[in-house]
Amino acid sequence: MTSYSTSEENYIKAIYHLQGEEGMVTTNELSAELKTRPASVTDMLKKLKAKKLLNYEKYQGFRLSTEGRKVALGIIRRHRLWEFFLSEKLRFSWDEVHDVAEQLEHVTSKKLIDKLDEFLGFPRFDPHGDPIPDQHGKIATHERVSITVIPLNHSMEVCHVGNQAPDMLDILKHNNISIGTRLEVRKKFAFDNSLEIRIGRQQPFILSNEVARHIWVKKIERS
Amino acid sequence: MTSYSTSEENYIKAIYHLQGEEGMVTTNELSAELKTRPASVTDMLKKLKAKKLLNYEKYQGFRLSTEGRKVALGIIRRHRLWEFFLSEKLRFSWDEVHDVAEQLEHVTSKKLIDKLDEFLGFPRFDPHGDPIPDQHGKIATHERVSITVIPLNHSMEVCHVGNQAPDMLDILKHNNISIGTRLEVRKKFAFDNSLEIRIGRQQPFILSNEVARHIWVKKIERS
DNA sequence: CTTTATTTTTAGCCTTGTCTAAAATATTTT
DNA sequence: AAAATATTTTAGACAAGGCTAAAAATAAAG
Ligand SMILES: [Mn+2]
Ligand SMILES: [Mn+2]
Ligand SMILES: [Mn+2]
Ligand SMILES: [Mn+2]
Repeated sequence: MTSYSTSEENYIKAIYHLQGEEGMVTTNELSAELKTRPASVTDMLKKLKAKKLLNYEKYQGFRLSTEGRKVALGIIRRHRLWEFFLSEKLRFSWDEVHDVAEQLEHVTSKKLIDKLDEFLGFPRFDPHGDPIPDQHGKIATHERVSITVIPLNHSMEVCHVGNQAPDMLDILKHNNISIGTRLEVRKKFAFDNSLEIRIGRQQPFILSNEVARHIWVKKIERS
Repeated sequence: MTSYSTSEENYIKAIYHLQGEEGMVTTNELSAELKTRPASVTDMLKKLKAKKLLNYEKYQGFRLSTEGRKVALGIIRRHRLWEFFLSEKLRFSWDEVHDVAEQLEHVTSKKLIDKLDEFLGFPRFDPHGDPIPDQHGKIATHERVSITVIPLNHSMEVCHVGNQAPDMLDILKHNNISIGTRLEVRKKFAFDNSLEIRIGRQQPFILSNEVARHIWVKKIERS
């Protein structure tokens, strides 16, 4: 397959993150994101357009083409798999993984990435809770997930409780959990799949898997 | 610390491998090794000299300085740790690891490499049997000899292959030879210095001197 | 509907790392 | 020792990816 320079990849990834569902990205926005002068951005836009990765008309803004989006998802897949590896296997803390992953994401070997994915057990979310695209660029769009499957030490917001039996609500009340509560999973005990949970700076506590699997959370929307 | 470009690192590593214990490396040798024209090599030699990594005088050949050697060992450490990771954790076969490691070796993060080393259990040899320098650049040496010089009918363990060209690997694969294989030399043919080799109870086979001299073995460690 | 301000593009320059062709130096042969 | 050959360096060019300053296009004010 065709491959792209580190610089091209960084532009593609940044454009992907800036363009939402619709609407155009502007030269200045991208310039700010990449900390590169607007004139340099314009140069690269022309190159990416020539390579058919970008829909771009002078002065009119731009968005990735279908092909460009595909390339972006490949880069994001690599980035997030490496972040997961660093966090889960090398015990990096979740705020240290990003910078190293910025470098590792540019190592291109399909085999490397697919074997890494397998080695890691096909994780669906990176240490920040962002979804990891699969081999085909599919991303888990689950708005909410059970706390039994979220990564460790990442604060998330309770948005759903899948069982409203009185005994269940009793436990939730006792532990100060309600919709909107922000909590993180500190440890998973493989023996009985129980979880150690912490809310803010409070004393951590244990939830059995029976309870935990009914508690669903979503990413905290940051501004 | 100071860091170097991918290109600089590739030059430094190549020079390290070309310069033995003593004697000068020539521009043409390095040019051949890197598949780069001699004129380009001369340019880089000047840059490395300016950065005090190289002892170099026009027309007189060159060797790495003490600092240059230190940098080289760091690159080799990264390369071989990644090769070990690919082989041991991702189940790459030992002839697939090199090309990917060529890319990974240029990712610079001391923490990444030291954590990786720890995760892998501080391995001392890569999948080709080459020693992995430790944090301080120390390399373990095991006593090894080429199979062209070992006594007949003494089983020994393959611990190093001195040539990783694809054609070489093809022959090794065909004959089921890899690092760790135990074999013995049954006969030496004086006419062309070819050897008759036997692995365990398998059918013996012949290796030309061309091939055999790149295969190194050590005593079998028993415990 | 002009004038002004902002955004974007063009034009020209710089650095890194590569190349080819030609000149300089070193080595080998006669 | 001179000539022929091989090696190495210099000179000049180019592509990628960045920059500044100026021009062109668009958007916002008056
Ligand atoms: Mn990240
Ligand atoms: Mn990046
Ligand atoms: Mn290697
Ligand atoms: Mn390399």
